[in-house]
Amino acid sequence: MSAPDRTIARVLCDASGPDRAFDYEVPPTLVGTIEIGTQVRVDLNGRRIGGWVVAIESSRDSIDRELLPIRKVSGVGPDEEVVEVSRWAAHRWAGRWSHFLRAASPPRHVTRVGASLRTVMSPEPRSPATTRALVAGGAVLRLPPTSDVLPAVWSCLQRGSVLVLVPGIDDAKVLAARVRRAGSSVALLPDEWARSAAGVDVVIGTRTAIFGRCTDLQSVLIIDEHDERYYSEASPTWNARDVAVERCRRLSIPLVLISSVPSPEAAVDREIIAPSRDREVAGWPNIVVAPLRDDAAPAVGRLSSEVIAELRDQQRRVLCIANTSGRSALLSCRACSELVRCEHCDAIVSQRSDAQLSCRVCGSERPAVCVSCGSTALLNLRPGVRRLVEELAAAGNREARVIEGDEEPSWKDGAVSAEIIVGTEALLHRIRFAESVVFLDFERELFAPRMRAVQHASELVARAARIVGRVADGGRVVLQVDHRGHPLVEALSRVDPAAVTEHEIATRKMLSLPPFGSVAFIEGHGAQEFVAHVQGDVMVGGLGESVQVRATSAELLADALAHGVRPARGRLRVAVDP
DNA sequence: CGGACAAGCTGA
DNA sequence: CAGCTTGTCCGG
Repeated sequence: MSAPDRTIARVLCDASGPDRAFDYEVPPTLVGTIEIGTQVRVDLNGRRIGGWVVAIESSRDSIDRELLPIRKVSGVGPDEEVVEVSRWAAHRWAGRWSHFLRAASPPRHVTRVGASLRTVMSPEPRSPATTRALVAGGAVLRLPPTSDVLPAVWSCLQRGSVLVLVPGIDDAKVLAARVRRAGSSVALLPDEWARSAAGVDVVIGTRTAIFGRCTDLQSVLIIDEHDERYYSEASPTWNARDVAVERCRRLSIPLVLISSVPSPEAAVDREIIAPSRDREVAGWPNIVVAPLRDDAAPAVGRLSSEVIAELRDQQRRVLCIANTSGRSALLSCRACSELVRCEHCDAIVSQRSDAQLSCRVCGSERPAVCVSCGSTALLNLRPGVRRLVEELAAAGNREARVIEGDEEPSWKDGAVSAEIIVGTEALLHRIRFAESVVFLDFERELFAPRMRAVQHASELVARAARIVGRVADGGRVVLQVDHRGHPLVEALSRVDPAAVTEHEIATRKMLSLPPFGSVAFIEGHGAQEFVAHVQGDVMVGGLGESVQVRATSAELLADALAHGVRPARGRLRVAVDP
């Protein structure tokens, strides 16, 4: 004789609970509605919390142990495939499983998944290179920045449902509208999560969409694979490319990566399909190197002759990118306009972090508060940019404007002569068209103290290329540098993205950085305590509240970090391959 | 994560 | 030793 069947669900608590799974009894009324990934509410330790079903088992022994019942089904969640990918991601980046399950869940509860919306149509024209990449089981497509990506989408669609990632939400909306207009069914994530789960031709979204639930997925396409926006900097750090690689591996479906300048992560151990030399060059603008200190003709001031020529061409709208990253050297109080100076030595202080002012002369630090009126609203004067605008206007003999902060950038309509606009690199996201983009200090981009500086610099050039258009249409990007001869600058100027990638691969290899190694930055109060428990084939460095752990692969690093012990309270930030 | 409880500190 | 803070453990 057998005891009545009962169903037990293992439930992972959401972020308001511990990152652990507990067993619950599935009430008979809910047996049909609960599957892996279902979002439920349960009682834990006297309070009701949300969670995801991560495992289900049927058991015949009813006397085993007394379990609390699942109280409520709140909605449909990720399917088993995505649940497992999120578990993998939590291990890979030493984060909470619930963090990634939340990313994989709909923004609002979904009660049911409808019928598939797939069509059989795959519009023309298609991309032969993409088809080749799909047949090969995945590849990198090196396409110049002005290329249209829609043919690649149609090629993928021939295989079946495709998940397309783009860097920005605006890109996603534009692409979704174009795909929809062509007659294919689309789900734009995260808002159309339920459509995506039901099954559509094309699922489109930004990095988080890689955790989207897709029915019968047949390929993943990542547009502008090199873009930094695929990296999530918030802890836990993660990036959509690595998740896509893992997801495609598990599903045995091809991953197609499109980039004008492929990243080392994409290029290493992967076939690169590139257009002919002529077609590639034609798809870029003219890229001009403008050295300030050329041996032949030492430049005066901060503008090279090439830049001055660009500014003087009254037919061209010129977008000048000034590198003002880092904090201002000069601050004033927004309330009383007093310059912010050091209390001890009267020197001008700079802002090291949001809350602290530091004096470079005497080394003293104090909170970011105006001494004369107590206001905390400090204004960046950036005298460099102010003076720079005047210089650019004078050199170009026409109006120049700075666009900062959240000001909506636009060229003045009906101006007699097109303007010069000056701003930070953020403008490259917000200005759509110009005839020229000038990087006033391109070396500062290349040598920036960040892990992917070169990647970032070439990404900026590619973005500028999209603004100015092809060389045949007169598009021009000017890279002003101190000295000629940097291999990356030269490679970009002769439109040789392969050389940029190769150079970056060599650097990463030398430094054992991804994809040739993996590094975790552990910061905060319990950093030492955390790494004391780390075990495995890793190297630990650093002291105090800032420690690095390195390994020869992401897997080894993740396995080692899994032994780390987090403090019960207090802040500990673990950033893996940020 | 947050509640329960134990151990430690302080002042009368 | 009451009254409080701080730390550790644990939940199904």
